[in-house]
Amino acid sequence: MRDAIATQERLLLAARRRFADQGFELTTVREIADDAGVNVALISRYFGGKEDLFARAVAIDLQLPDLSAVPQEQIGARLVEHFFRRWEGEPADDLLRVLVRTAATHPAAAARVADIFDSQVRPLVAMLAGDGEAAQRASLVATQVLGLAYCRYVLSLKSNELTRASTHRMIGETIQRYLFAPLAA
Amino acid sequence: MRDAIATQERLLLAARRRFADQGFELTTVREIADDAGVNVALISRYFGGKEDLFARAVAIDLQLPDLSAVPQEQIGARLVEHFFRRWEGEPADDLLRVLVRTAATHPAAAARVADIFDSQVRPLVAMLAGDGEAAQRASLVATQVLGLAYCRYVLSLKSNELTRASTHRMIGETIQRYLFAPLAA
DNA sequence: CTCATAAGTCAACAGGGGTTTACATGGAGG
DNA sequence: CCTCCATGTAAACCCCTGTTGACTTATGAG
Repeated sequence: MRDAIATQERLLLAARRRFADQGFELTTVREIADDAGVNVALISRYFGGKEDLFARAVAIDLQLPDLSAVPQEQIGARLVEHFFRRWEGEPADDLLRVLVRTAATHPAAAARVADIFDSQVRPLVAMLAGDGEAAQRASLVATQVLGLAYCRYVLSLKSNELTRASTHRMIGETIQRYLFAPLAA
Repeated sequence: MRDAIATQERLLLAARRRFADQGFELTTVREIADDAGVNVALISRYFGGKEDLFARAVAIDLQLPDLSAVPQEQIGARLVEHFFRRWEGEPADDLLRVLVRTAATHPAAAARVADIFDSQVRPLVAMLAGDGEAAQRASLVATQVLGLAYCRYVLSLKSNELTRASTHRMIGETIQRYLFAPLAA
């Protein structure tokens, strides 16, 4: 019954959900504790405080797929597919939504996004498209992928719900261009 | 010296700056009042409260350019150019930044973005590309433009600062595709 | 069974936030 | 010059939030 580790995990889960839905500032530690079914004071006890709980909640790995066996001309489509699965997977995965939403106002989350970009996205792009232009190509990819996430999962602009297949295709082609098309000034 | 209208405008200006930099929740009415050089109580007196001041601060017009005389093949580039000017204009125009940042957590701002999308972006796209697929094409454009804004002006990911010319070009081509390329499922 | 300790609870505190109320002040019309 | 009202000020109010410290309860080892 009394399991400290399980309690911490319930708190982390509830925290991610709340932060993903409401952002950092609007979420109160009492809400999180109630969702988790535990006492508020345990947040301070186990994590140090709200900030520390948040830091733990956004320590996220993109889990980028292995693309070594994918033909080059399919990579864009494959990446988009991967992200849609990540965003809409069952059970609903708040891991990325919490980042995109909170990064808008919380410096730690913004720093985490920049960090993920540097340590996960850019190396992958460098491997795919060569070192020289990797940073810029990765930036372009980031604008499109984060923009998609922002519109769909933060703002909930549902205007294109019906035609996800062609959204897939159009955005996959964009990623493909950002990765491999010439960048001529 | 005592000019109620001028005071309200100073408050609105200060509010937009603060909201654009910090978002809604982290901004205090005392900060805004101090920036404007007026007393805090005047915010409640003139606007009703912080929420109402915010609503006034985000009542924004995109001022989309007239594209009737622009050759079709240049429209994407022209739109990107327009947005860069809007974002980086002198004096710094917080009008759009405040929306993209605050929409992440504040329902009123998110609603305003959706409203701008419906009343300004979609009609323009419909005019350019025909009514049938306007909604979906406009959504695609929104993901790319908002993503660019989010990365550059909210997160301040500066990785591509050096090569703005080709960023312009690459993203312009994307917009062009989203507007005119076939959407085949 | 006992009891030491980890796990969890409770209530209070301190700070900051938006808002309101009562008061002061300046400037135009009589 | 005086008066009245819009403009601006100062201080208090009240609620909410994160945090803390003292207290209680369960659990497992001896």
